[in-house]
Amino acid sequence: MYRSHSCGELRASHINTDVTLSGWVQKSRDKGFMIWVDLRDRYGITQLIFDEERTPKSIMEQAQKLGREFVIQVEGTVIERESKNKNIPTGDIEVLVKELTILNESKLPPFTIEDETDGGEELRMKYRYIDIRRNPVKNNLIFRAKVTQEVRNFLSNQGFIEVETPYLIKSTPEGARDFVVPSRMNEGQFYALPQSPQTFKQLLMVGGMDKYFQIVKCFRDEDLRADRQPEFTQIDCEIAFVEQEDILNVFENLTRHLLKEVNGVDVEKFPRMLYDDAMRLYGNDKPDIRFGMQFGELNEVAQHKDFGVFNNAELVVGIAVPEANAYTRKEIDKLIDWVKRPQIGALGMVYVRCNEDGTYKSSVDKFYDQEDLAKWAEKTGAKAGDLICVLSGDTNKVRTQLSALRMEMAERLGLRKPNEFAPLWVIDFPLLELDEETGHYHAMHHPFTSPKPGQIELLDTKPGEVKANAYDLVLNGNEIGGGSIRIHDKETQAIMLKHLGFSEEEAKAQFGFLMDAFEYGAPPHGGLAFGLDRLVAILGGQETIRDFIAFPKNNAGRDVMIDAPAPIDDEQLDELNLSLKLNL
RNA sequence: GGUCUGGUAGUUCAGCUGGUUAGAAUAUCUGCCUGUCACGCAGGGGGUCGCGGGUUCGAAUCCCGUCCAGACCGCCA
Repeated sequence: MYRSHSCGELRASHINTDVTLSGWVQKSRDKGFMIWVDLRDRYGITQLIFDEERTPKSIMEQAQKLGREFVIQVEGTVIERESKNKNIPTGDIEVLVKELTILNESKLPPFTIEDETDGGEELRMKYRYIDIRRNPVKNNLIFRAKVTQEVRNFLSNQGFIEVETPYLIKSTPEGARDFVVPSRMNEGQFYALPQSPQTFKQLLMVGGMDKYFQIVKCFRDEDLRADRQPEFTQIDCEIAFVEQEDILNVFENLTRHLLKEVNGVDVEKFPRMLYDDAMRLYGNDKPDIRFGMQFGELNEVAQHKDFGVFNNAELVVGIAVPEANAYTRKEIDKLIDWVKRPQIGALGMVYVRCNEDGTYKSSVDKFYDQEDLAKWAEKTGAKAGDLICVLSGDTNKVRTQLSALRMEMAERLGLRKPNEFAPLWVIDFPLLELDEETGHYHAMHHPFTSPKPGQIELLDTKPGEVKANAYDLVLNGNEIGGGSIRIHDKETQAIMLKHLGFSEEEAKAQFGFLMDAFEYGAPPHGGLAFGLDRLVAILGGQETIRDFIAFPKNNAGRDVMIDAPAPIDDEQLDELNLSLKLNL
């Protein structure tokens, strides 16, 4: 038996009992006459004591040689500490060691195993197995397990069946780049790893599994971000015989369940916002509504006044930044530089100081009088002490820019509180989105999303205006889930694919299996998928999903621990009938 | 594909308007220490200043290239 107790559970009530503990040496404090060793495992830290009066000399000598992260086993007696440590749960006791076994030695770890480690990101990733011993990482993984457990509890109780779908599937031209896997038995052919189990879950609906879910890995070969990994986990769900309202209710309840069970937070009914309103009021389809700063459109009150920049703009729009009138001229200039950075791309920024005495001072006083500026304040909801920031230009661009400014200011003002949760449904997304480079429309959600009833005829005339039965669940400015009511008849699916630029042959080759299935009694259905990594991170009050993934990839999609990806042998290439065409 | 930031001791960083022997903290090692728990005290070891080239009497410092890491834009149905 390696252990009778964990390192986190011994209390004063255990005094005088004999115990066996195993764990890692966190730290050893050698006073000569006495050695204390902090023994650590997943559950906590227990102090071991060796002293020259009570401990045999041979064990004392062995204890002196213990290094950090040695794995040891001890047998001893729980005794009361002479000086207690109120900072840890086991601080009333210590274990007087009678037997010491070194189970495994350890090289000196490259960074400290502390909550605030001295290790940098790259080093921690390279030695992730050591990093996982640290509380912050360990607790994040435990937290993630708690979330997935609660997801399974909730959905199972609601009658959902967890079904696994294949990872080796077929590449499709829509959407993100696929990761591909060569097939040895089918020369020159490739599987693709799923970007999502979308078509399979729809086929499960045709198969009568009317409530399905799966916690499933998905793969997208696109560039990474702090909140984006090439392989990530979705809570993928689908239900048959539902309308949008049913879906929103089920998954609102799931989200509420998680907030309650995991965070202990009660949330009212989630507000719903039209996509068009989200864009108009927040410049963003995933607005953070924990704070205000709604957009005020100023075309009416700011145009036709001799200020050419605004007169020529498609949209003039501003936000009132609370209490930012305190900014100095220099700080405002820095803010203007900030919006002019290439990442934001604004050409400039007009500002209005809202003074405490009710007067206004703007960077465009030459063109606007106090009465004009008062109208700006009204449109943006500015109060005395606020700073109105105004951008202008092409509607889509300027909304994106002002949205970035809004988020930045909220961040600076501390308005994005991690322990505050503001979920939101964004509904009625457009069905199609114009690709400005190619001039073609592509599916905003995916090609299986159904248009709003009665709008299918619009596809021919005004494709950009067709609304979809599609919805996103937004939490604190992050898209944590999205879904739609699907197309479930062959004709509509064919029309949709035609509008996405598929020829009849291409549509049959790519999605024939799905449209065939629709001819054999496909029920109306719809669903939603949560991004689990992101959901867990946000529930955990953080934005970097890497900290909630046991073995994440770096910025360049590399696993620096196992050093993947890596070249393969010529033999392997031969077996696959592949040859590399590299410009080395 | 692009923009920005960084790379100096095991680690985290300072030094960077060129100029003695490249520092601090921490980790580590040795000794001391009769209740430590961020133990304390004294001492020691530890450096290809990412790599390559250039400018210069002289480069961690300036210039060019390159590699690596991080953040962001594009991209991510």
